[in-house]
Amino acid sequence: MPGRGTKQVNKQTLANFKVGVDNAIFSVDTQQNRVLVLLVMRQEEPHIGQWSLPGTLVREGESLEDAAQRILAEKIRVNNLYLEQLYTFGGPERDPRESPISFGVRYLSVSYFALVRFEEAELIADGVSGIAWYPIEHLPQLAFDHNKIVEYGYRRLRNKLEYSPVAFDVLPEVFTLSDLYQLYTTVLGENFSDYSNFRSRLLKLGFLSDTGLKVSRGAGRPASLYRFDAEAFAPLKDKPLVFI
Amino acid sequence: MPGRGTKQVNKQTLANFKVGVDNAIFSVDTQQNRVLVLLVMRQEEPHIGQWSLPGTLVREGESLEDAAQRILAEKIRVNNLYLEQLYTFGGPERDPRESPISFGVRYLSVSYFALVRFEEAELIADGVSGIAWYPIEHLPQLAFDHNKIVEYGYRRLRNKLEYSPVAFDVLPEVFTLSDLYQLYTTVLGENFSDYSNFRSRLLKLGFLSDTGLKVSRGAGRPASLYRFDAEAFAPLKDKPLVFI
DNA sequence: ACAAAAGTGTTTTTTATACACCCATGC
DNA sequence: GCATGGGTGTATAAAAAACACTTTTGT
Repeated sequence: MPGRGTKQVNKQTLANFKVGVDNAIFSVDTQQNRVLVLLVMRQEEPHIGQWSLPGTLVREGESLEDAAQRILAEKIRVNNLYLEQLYTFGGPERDPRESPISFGVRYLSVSYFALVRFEEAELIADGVSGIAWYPIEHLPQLAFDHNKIVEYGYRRLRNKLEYSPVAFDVLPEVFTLSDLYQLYTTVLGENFSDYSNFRSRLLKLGFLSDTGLKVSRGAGRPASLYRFDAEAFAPLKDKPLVFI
Repeated sequence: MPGRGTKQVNKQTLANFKVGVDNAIFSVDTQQNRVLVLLVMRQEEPHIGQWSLPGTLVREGESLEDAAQRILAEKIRVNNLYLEQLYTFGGPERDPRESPISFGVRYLSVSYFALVRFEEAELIADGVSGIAWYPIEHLPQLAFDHNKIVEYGYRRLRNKLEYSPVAFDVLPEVFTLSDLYQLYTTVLGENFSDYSNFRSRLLKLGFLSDTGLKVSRGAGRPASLYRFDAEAFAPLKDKPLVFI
């Protein structure tokens, strides 16, 4: 039974962990057709002065998701929110703080994926730390491996959009069908579907309720404003839906 | 700027983490039409004498996936393997070792999802610790929150099966089309598709190559043996495929 | 009047589903 | 020769994709 007798040694070589939570918070600016990521400027070493994802270390008695909620609430005020765990990044070389001389302390990052409504999201600037939305195509070099986390999150966003109703967590409360279509083209690219087919498919699913209101944006016929009807969607929740 | 002045207090209340990796290792017994999970009997407190997922604490300089590979290799010998990160479970109440008197040490579990070929998988019994395949419908009460992890992993397995070629990591090197069909019905249930439709869909995709060999199993016409052709599949890798 | 944006409908093509039937083997 | 599992083909239904056309507004 090799290994059994070396229990002591094994225990000694265990990595020592600090666990942090980093949020990849996405929103979509339907006006400008851009996918945005929330970044904050680091105020502490390491990587001081570099942009990074909003993150925090987990406190005693706090669940991972609680920590994700907490750091999110510190940076941004929203009414609506989609939040789910993304991935856990824990390679030994991801953080310079884990050096041989610092007793091998390892910083593990459990990342969370969040979606918020751009229009209603209110950034909390405390005057000291920088905070800003960045378009996904023009991200700066981020601290740690946060560029990788964003990339991973963006992939998740594209996938989610195809088979789950996350779009309605990103759009304003009421929206036009072209808003919805714009959102899909912005995230998924131009060629995912014809507008009129997209339109009829979505309407046929039956969880978009016409508010009766119309909105006129420049020239052209005014568009009907729709609202996502969560109750009408509920029975479809576990069905393999296609939104594309 | 509330919070900034209380930095000391915050640091004091940070949770202290030990990070473990737990593997949900699945295989499918095509003979008996059963989905199996690998369990090991715990030799240490807490939960000594209870079945659990094979797990380990992460060592210095070791990545999470390395740890997953290591514990897997300690329990089972395989040629082929599919492995991916599943989820990170880190609620404060998941492990009795995190009690107030033990300085709030928290055991966080990064779980990995693995698929192996049942026929070629050789369990490593060290004579002391119990190790066994359990059918997923008859799992015992597992240690910690491992039942939840298995449930989560099983959901992943069902999803993966529908849109990725993981089945070929579970089947033997060569297999008949009914083996493949059996595997799908075993995991996904009886009514997912007609055999003949399943058959033609899979063959039309073009990555199953007929070995020319036949195998006869009792009465009935002998079945052709196929092999998964990874090269023929490669160009389809990023396409949204449907295997169901 | 006409361009622009919204919305409707029809045709064509592709894919899914159901199921009927032939084939090769063991007993 | 007939039951058993393997394998092929066809007819029908449904869904996806393409695109032509109408409606309502601003200018």
